[in-house]
Amino acid sequence: MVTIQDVARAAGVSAMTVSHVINDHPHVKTETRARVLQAITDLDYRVNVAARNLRTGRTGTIGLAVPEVDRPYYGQLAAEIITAAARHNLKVAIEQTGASREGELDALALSRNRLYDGLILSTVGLGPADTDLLKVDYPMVILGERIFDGPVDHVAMPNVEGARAATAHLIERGCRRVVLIDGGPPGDEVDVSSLRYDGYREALAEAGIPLDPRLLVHIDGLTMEQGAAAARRVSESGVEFDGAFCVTDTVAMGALRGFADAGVRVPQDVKVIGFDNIAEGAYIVPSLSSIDPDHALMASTAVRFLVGRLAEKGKKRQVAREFISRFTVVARESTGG
Amino acid sequence: MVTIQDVARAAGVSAMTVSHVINDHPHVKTETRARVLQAITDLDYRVNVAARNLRTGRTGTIGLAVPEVDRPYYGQLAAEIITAAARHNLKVAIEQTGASREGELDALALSRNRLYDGLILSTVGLGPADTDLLKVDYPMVILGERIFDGPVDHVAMPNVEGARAATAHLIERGCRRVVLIDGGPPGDEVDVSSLRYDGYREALAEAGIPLDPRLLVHIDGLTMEQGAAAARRVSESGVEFDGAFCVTDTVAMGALRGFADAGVRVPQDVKVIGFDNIAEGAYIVPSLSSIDPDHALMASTAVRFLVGRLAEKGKKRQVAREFISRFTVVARESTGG
DNA sequence: TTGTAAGCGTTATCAC
DNA sequence: GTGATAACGCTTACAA
Repeated sequence: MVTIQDVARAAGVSAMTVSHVINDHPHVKTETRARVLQAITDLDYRVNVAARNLRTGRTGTIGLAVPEVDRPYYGQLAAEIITAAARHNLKVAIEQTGASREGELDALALSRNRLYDGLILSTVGLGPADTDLLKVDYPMVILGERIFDGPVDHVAMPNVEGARAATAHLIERGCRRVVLIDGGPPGDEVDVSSLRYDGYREALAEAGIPLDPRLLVHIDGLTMEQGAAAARRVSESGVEFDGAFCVTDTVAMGALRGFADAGVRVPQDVKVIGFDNIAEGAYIVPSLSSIDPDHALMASTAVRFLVGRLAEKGKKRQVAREFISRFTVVARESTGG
Repeated sequence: MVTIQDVARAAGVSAMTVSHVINDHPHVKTETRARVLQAITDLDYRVNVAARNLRTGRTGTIGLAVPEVDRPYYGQLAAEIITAAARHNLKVAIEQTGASREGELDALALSRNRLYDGLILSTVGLGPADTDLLKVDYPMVILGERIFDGPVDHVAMPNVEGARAATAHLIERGCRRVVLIDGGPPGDEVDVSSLRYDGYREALAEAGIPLDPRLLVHIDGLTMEQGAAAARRVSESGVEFDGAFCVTDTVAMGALRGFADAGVRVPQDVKVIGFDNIAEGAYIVPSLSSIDPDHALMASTAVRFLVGRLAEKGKKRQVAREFISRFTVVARESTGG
């Protein structure tokens, strides 16, 4: 392994001078710099990041903890974050939490191992009750649901507003009996499902449509499989409906399949809208209407918040910031174009 | 920051004893161990991975370089690899190469920074000409196309055989004029497209069907967008066809949209099959027939190869191994069920 | 069974 | 402009 000492010897300087060159410090004679760079090239020297990290406390890598990388939404989010982080010369290591509270706590603990300079945590399992656990001593940004009065920076989706707009969009298109396929009965957790359920309720109330509990379909996990099963179930239940708001696009893709299985036509018999605007939605048949929360903006904001924290170092810490993304309604074939 | 010294002081032992406890070394009195563990809990001590890494040369993290994490295929592959790596107590850091030769070379170089113990590189841009570049001095496994006589371990898909089976499946279902949507004219690179083109040709030859160049549709990138455009193009070209083999499922999903746009019905007018068996394929309408290369097996094999290399340390290096995965044809609605 | 000493490769500090 | 020294937190080798 080639070390900084080897380079120094080859260039006829001290290790410190090599270090100065590597780190772009001023006050190095142009000629010396050239000699050092030449030696670095000749020997194919690479800095040992671990050693640098030990000395500086920085790794140049941030952690990104998401429920599952194979769900399109998180894959697309991860890609955006990698892109945004690269602009700050940061690398991203992705952790999977398995969408569980335990997995998210693990991610919190792991980052204490100082492998990463900071952590972007996409929560689904942690709730307001876990506020204390978020008081970590390293830079962190929460990406996801709103945690009331959380002590950390927070980038959230416009969940309630987006869900209200999605439901209102269905109503505008003539739906009066809108099924909600979501992740379970509202509990005390502030999770995606209950927030989006709030939006759904608000939109119905605004339109003067009474909420019919038989139109609330709860599923166990936000997967295509569960979405498909839910759509089949409601189709065979005998309950009348003419619209469906699915809590995520992944669930909606499953629901489209479930309706097809049940012989229910989209959008003629039922209009369907999801939430997230994943890339696949524009290509499936029928293409999927959705709420687009501007992932790129969320990703770049999360990274910007984290970079801000990284820079705080000695200075006193700023108060926790919150950013709620904007959204647009994307009308496609599944709601009639 | 709590260090091993702090723990030692609190437990009334030396740092070495703490180290022994942390690393599960035997020869520590039960009572001493308990005292140390108590101190660790009390102080909320975490090992500094960078320091350990500097000393041991191990990080406990492997790198995974894939073209793009937001393509379903790679997302699902990454999830499998994370799962397989976790069984060996290894974490996975994901890099994006952007599907370019440069990006892949960057990934190769980055791992020299010793951030990772080893690298799983999913190649699409590197070819046999780059064999020399793969002679790196750290554990590496190539995941993807076959690189002739490569000097590294290699886990490959059954590209030619799978493509042949996919095409044969269309022929079995009655297709005689099978469109191939692939990534470009076969060059000297051994890439997915040219390998799968070989399989396509073989299947046609076996069935005694002459190859019609007008049925070869080349696209610029293996995306849904390109797939959709290709399907529209061939539909409007006036060329007759009754089947389509798309080089990946992502391209096939795009093609399904393109055919729908052009008023071509699947599977009545054209039967469509992809390659990769991504999860979405089972849910879209019509569901997508595909070649399943057993991702889980590929992922676990890649990790196993890498773990084997990690263990080599002092011993002499074994010869490079090669594993070609098996495959199955998954017949769904897009080829008539 | 526990502890001492040394060093992994780098950089902050400060002297020259 | 350049370099000597020490230190980051940990573990290997060996001593007690």
